[in-house]
Amino acid sequence: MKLNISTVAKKAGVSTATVSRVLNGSPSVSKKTREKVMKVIEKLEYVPNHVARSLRSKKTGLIGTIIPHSTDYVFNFPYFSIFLREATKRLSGDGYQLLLTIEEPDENPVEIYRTFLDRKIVDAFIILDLKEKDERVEFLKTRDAKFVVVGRAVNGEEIPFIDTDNMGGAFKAVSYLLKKKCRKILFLNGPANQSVSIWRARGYLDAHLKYGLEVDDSFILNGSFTEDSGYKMTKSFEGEFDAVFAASDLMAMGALKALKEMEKDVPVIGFDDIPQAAMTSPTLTTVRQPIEKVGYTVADSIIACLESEEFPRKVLDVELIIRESSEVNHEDSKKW
Amino acid sequence: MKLNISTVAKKAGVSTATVSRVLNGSPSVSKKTREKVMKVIEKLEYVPNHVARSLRSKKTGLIGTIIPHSTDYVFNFPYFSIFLREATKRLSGDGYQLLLTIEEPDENPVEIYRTFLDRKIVDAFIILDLKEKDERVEFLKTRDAKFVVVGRAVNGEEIPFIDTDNMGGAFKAVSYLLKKKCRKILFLNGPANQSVSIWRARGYLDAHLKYGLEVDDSFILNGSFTEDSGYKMTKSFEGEFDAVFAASDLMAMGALKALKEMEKDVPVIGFDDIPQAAMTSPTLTTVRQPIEKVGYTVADSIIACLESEEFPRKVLDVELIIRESSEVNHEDSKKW
DNA sequence: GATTACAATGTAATCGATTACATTATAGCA
DNA sequence: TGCTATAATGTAATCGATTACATTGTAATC
Repeated sequence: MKLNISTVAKKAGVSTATVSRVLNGSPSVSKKTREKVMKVIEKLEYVPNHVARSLRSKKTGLIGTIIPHSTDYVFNFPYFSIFLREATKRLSGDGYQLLLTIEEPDENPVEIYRTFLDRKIVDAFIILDLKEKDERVEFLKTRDAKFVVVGRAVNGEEIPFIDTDNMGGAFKAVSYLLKKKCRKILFLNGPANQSVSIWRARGYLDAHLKYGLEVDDSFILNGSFTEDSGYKMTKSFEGEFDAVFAASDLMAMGALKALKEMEKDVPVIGFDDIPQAAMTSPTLTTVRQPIEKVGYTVADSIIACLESEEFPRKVLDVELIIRESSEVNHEDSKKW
Repeated sequence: MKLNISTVAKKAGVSTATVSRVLNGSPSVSKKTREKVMKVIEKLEYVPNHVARSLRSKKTGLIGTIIPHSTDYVFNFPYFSIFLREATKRLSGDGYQLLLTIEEPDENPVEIYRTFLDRKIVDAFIILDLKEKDERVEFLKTRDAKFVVVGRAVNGEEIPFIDTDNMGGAFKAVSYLLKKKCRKILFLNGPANQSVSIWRARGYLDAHLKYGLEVDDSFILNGSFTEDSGYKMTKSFEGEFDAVFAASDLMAMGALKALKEMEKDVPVIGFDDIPQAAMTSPTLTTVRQPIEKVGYTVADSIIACLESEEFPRKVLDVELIIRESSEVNHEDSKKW
């Protein structure tokens, strides 16, 4: 009835210690007993109880990832599932599991981190959607918890992070437009308080600086990363512009839709390179983020953090993918 | 340094048993000791170790939800985040947590369920995307595991489930179109092997039956629930049709886009009633699913299942929301 | 005051693994 | 053969809670 390590031990005529050693591949077990024990384990289909192991080892093997519910972003972001897939793959290779949870509505975001820490439910956290001043990070630091942030602090704060080169990406995209003689580039940026938005804005500014150009702040708009937001910001912008740089492909797609309705024909560049970007018409010029690599690297860093006390800090390269949408005029490039 | 139940017990001058009783609200503790112990607990900021509790109680409080990675559906489905939010809210009210994980790529989907069961990581499962013949369900039944399915078996099999009235919804939508004298209704259905698709197809057939009409099977197409799929199926359909019924709002939006390009003007009805449905042009007539209620009810059922051995089986009502897209012709109703 | 009933608390086993330390078996060598 | 070094295994404590059972305290009753 009860199937635990001592059931196996009895059946194999050894002590629980020996069974445990076999399970954990200890070298100090003779080949003969190892085989004898393995046979019993297989016959009984015994699998060690994870909870008991966790209690003893003080490690649950769970990596907490709390999805901020304030933002639709994560779930509407086609990349997120790819990120999760790659992270999951890497983690499970080392016996870890992702514990995904949604922030509780109507509750201070920090509370769920506190709960998970206090009750020792997870070994570490992955922090998504880093804010400019992030109370989750503050909290985890005061508690000496292990975590890796997807994103990069804007104030040079020392936290373990993985990020793509958002600033560099924006720089490349905007430079490309400036080189094409665009001088009034509408920048549809993400939420103002997210670090990713700030890095991209820096890239936007830097590119202008390189060309010795002043930046008119009114060209930088803050919205959410959705198609709808891109559409609305473009449509409602009052003033002339001769190019659009959007902080996500979804936004860029919204901008294209708006431009079409406005019968305006200017270059558009997006960010991400989601699968759809190559399939829209016109196809979308965009800054490709290595999302698989982000997923893998975050998982890898978490493991490194847990098993060898490393302090990961990595910025992954991005690439400007030139397609039709940045080449005026769109009408030429494709039947609409 | 070490902060556990016996630290508290010592500090309060009682036994661990008494502290445990206080923690669990046992009535057999005098008011005086209760207060004394509470004071120490608060002062030390003691929180019971979840893993130790799990070991003793044989319950982890985690509800496993494994997201099938084969399908983009879940993550592109704007409803999913709402479902998760409501389920999370209900579960956490009773001290449970959702353990969301992605199916491992390149692995038999059953394996992750086996792992979670063998290692006793979760107390129960929520099964998404029920298939016509679902090996996950088969497996969990042989293992006597607790689970609730979102969806409804098509063969009358006795499993605990929560579903919306997919058949009724399709019936209402198709009846509405038939009443408008549509006789060649293109049905953009979901994947053929999913139970939800089968139920909706039954509704489509039943509505025709009510009107004494034969059904031409070539009008029922199987695709995925994405906008792209709806677009492509509509565009590539060879033959006449005078209405479109889509199995998701995203598909319906794709169909509208295709129809516009084809300069064809027929009624379109979707399924779900996602937030965008009211904001497209034309606004989308659709079958509203009570997604919040689904989330809440699934969570509720899981808890009932765990705590009182109930066997939940519920079908939630859906409602046909009439907007512009079903009223020919679209052109009249709104500026495109 | 003695007896009884029940309330309050404590003791120690238990959940299922891991592991420091103790013990026994085996091999190597004089 | 006897002794030592080391390999192999066992014993029992431990992780941090819960709880059956034992014990003690208190109040009510005769």
